[in-house]
Parts: sequence; C-alpha cells; structure tokens
Amino acid sequence: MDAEQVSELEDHLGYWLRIVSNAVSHAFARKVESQGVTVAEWVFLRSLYDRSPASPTQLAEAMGMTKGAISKLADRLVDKGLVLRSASAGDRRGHSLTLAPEGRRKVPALAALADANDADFFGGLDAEERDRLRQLLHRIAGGRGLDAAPID
Amino acid sequence: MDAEQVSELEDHLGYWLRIVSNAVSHAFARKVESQGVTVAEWVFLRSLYDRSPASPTQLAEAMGMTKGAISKLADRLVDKGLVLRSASAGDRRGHSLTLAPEGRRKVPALAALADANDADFFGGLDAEERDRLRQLLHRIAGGRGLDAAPID
DNA sequence: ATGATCTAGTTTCCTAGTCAACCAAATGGA
DNA sequence: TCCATTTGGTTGACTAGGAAACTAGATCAT
Repeated sequence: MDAEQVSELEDHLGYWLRIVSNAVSHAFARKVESQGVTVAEWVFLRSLYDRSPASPTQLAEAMGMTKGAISKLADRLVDKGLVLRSASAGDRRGHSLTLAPEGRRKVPALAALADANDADFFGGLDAEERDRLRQLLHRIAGGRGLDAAPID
Repeated sequence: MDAEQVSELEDHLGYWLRIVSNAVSHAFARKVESQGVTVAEWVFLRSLYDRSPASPTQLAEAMGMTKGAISKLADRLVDKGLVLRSASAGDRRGHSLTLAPEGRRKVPALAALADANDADFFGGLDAEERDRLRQLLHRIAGGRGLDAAPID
C-alpha cells in the first residue's frame, strides 16, 4: 500500500464482492423474471409470506429500502394482483399489506428458484466452504448491524 | 429444503452477499462523493489510469456495462473535465478515451478511499480470513469467467 | 380542547442504468 | 466495385430507486 502507490481495483475485497454479488443477483433476476417478478418483488413477497400483514414502514425496514420505494413496489404488486392493500384498523393513516392468494401461491416456486440460483453459484464449493463463506458474511454484516440493506 | 418447504431469504448465500455488497458499495459511494465522483466513475477512472487510452467498447467490456451506459458515463466525465474524448487514429468510427490531467490527479486520492473502505469493512477479519474470503470469491467469479460484472 | 409536533404514506423530481433503434464507417464477398 | 453485413458509438424510451416536499392523521402539552 506504500510500495504500490495506487491500489488496483482488484486489490479490494469490496470489488470482488460487488462483482460476484451482481452476477448472482443478475442471474437470479433472469430466473424470477420467468415468474413475472423482480428480485425486489420476490423479497417483498417472501417477507410478507410469514409476517403478514405488515405495514409499508415495516417492510421498508425489513428490506432496507425507503418508504417511497416500498410505496411504489406495493403499487406494482397490487396491480399484479399479488398483494392486497387495506386500511389498518385503529390508525387511519396506516395501511395493511397482505399477500393475495395468487401472491401466496407464487412464493414456493420463487423460493425454489432462489435455491436453484444458490446451487448454481455456490454448488462448486463444498459444505464446509459454504459454511465458512456464510460465517464471514454474517460477521461483516453483524458487525455493522445489517439485518437488511438496500436492494439498490 | 424438503422439511422446510419454503426456504427463507436468509438461507441463501446470495442474499447475504447482496446485503454485504450493497452496504460496502453504499459506504464507498458516500466516501467518493466527497471527491465529486460516483463509484462507476471511480472504476472508469481507475481503469483508464493504466490502460489509457481505451475505447468505449474496451471500457464497457472491462466494467461489465453496456456501451450505452459507458457512452453516458464518458459524457459526464468529459463534462467534469476528468476525461478526454478524441478521435482514434485509423478508424473514424472509434473514439479514444484518456484521462485528463485533473482526472489522473484524482485517482490516488480515490484509491486511498477504496483502501479505507475495505479496511472499514474487512479490518475486523484477520489476514487469513480475508485471504480465504478473497479466494472463495475468486473461485466463484473464476468459475463463471467473471472478470467484470455489471455495476448495476 | 387546541395548537405544536410527530408519524405514515405518497408524490415529485432526479439519477443512473438497460434495451433497442439508430447512424456512420469498415469489411468482405460476389 | 458495390452491396450486405458487421462493428463502434450515440440516442431515446423506459425502469427502479433515493431524497425531499408534501398530506393527512395521531399524539401530547398546556
């Protein structure tokens, strides 16, 4: 870092992380496209699958996106008939988001695609290596209190 | 994956990769913003730093972006006075992109920010762990022939 | 109970990509 | 040589998200 003067792109773990992550996400995007949804929509649906109903604010928190983004995402999913928006009891400002039957029906297939995508990319590692990777990522995420982060 | 029926988001390595990668890239974006550039612009400038001059097509390949994106990115950098676009000798279609003096001047400071960002996120790992992470990422990238991927 | 403040969500404007249509120049047969 | 194809690059339509302004409803202090 002193002999080298100007570090290279490839010197940084952040660089490799971005490369690999983008490739994984892009491949996954192509897969879920076959089900007519985007990656963000998958995350949204999966989040709702066991924490339903949820408020936009809760979703925003869980998904690491702004409320504005969630608002639009919810619009699209409602338009597609996968999510229902209803007034939440008690507070007339809040909305309740729940999975529509069609949305709930889609989740297992999407989960299978996520499994397949992981297998595609990480199947070349043995179980111990995958575990180590998982632990390293957890530690980095955990050290920062990231339970979620921007979809970006 | 059979007892579980529907896998969870957090079950997937791709999920954690995305979370961590987005956090790292986002933090880096904030850092380089202080130098008036974006992450994509940094990659562009750093690529040109030792492979200058380069054609838009070469840059697109190196950065894993479409030619359209490179075209616009180059526009912005030319506007900022960091990059020069000149007709390339021999082929009247092609353009030559080179670093303007101001652009070249900026690179070391940006490289230092990249180093700092890596230290921020991966400094908590010891050298062996960082090495292992690097190797795992390399293997996954290498297995796919990713030397670059979308900035997304 | 009423004005100040806070909270929930939406909307508007902006940025940075993709994709596909496009233009111009080079190449390569016939 | 001249047309068909390929290549290099730009442009326009579109998309997804962030930031900040905004609206409406709740809460709280007096």
